[in-house]
Amino acid sequence: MRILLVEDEDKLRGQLVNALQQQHYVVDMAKDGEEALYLGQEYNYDLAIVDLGLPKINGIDVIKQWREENIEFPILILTARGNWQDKVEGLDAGADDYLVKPFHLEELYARVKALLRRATGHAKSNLQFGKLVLDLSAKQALLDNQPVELTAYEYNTLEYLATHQGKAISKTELTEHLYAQDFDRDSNVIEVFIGRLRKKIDPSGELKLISTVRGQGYRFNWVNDG
Amino acid sequence: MRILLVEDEDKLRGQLVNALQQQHYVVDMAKDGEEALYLGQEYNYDLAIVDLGLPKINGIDVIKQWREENIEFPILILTARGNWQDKVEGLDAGADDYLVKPFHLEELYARVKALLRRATGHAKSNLQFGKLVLDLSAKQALLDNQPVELTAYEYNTLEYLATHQGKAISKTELTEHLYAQDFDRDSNVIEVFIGRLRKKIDPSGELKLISTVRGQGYRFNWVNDG
DNA sequence: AGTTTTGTTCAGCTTCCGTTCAGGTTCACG
DNA sequence: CGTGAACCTGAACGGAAGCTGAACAAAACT
Repeated sequence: MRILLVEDEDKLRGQLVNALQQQHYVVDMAKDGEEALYLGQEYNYDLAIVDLGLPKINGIDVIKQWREENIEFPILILTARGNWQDKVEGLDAGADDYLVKPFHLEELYARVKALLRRATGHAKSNLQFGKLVLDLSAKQALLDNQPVELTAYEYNTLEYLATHQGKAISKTELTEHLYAQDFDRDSNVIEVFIGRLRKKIDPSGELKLISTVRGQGYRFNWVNDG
Repeated sequence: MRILLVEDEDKLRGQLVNALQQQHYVVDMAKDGEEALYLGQEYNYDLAIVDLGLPKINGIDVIKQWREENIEFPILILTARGNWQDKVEGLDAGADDYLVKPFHLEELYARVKALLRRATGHAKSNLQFGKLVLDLSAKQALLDNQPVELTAYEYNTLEYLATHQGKAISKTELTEHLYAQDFDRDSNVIEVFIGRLRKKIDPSGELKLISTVRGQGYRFNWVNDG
């Protein structure tokens, strides 16, 4: 899951980036409205968190602009305690939810999760694939009800594939969602992760949950029983 | 455990804060309804103690407002002796218990404990994890029926983890529940507490009650036998 | 005052995981 | 078949996250 964070205060921005990364989100950041506008146009984020008081271009205007261009990701706005009326304007402009500063990190996590869930259309936070269960809220995989020890990147890779089941996902798309900004890497990280994942979530090799589509990427296979 | 105390009389408020802190609770305070409303909306308290006679916004209205917004923490209301009918209104508005002023501190402690216990879903005040028993009301841990000498912070850390067993708790979440105000983010206090805790509650290292989840925090492990 | 207990910081150590690399395997073409 | 590209995999490295003993600071107690 990739998040764009737009916040001009250096200290707060740093804290939020840390916090979000700790929750295993991939975070890009922008310091002013101009940068935010551009990044939002160029990259396909899963969520944007926007502080309304911004230099150069106002947060409200950034949001309006995005929405005019049919950029769809959910937007969570941050407002200072005093000017709460901003939030109304923000919601009108096309934001999806708001948070008044200062806030507890848990509160932020909750809203972020809710928005992402709503957007990806998974009402419940558990995905079941036979023996394998993905607990999206605990960020944990279970095999035969036993927790599988996945590292952060392994889990994220699995989650992305599983939430796009049936579709072939290119290695480029995977890297873009796993890493922030610059990834001009010719490396085989993804192949390694997939290899380790396969071993861990299907040791006997019977399920074949992740299949290789040569030249195109990987696909998570599961037949949805209606 | 973090408590919001709403009381407009300076003297009483000071006394109560002291008393509660002495019981190792983390206490935030509000002097009027407006502040109370805001704090309750923004922070995730474990309990609120609300005096009904408040400036700016009446205590009853604060409670109603919170409950409308699905803010769930238990609420204990304080009423003056004369107007006991307030208490009915308060309970209707969504409070969980009441106390008539003046009261003995012991009585307050008892209600607070009871409400916190009820809220965390532990019918009885003892949690048993094999050899280790947590006595929530005595705020004490027992190992093989022998009391374990835990300091206040050690105990609180343990209690928070144990009452959220199975879930990974980040260091940030822990600090937020252990400390009232802003905290220094780059410090390893939590790691130290965890280290000391592990030594004390599981000297032989066989139980592995507290496991670390790299990048996510710590998790208290216990298999609930139905 | 002094003493003890508790909380916090620091530095060095250990463990783990993301990354790389090298060599092997499979597959799609001819 | 043969060849090259795409993919797999085991091993190793290095840096970051976490652990820990000890020193220091602050509080609580006498």
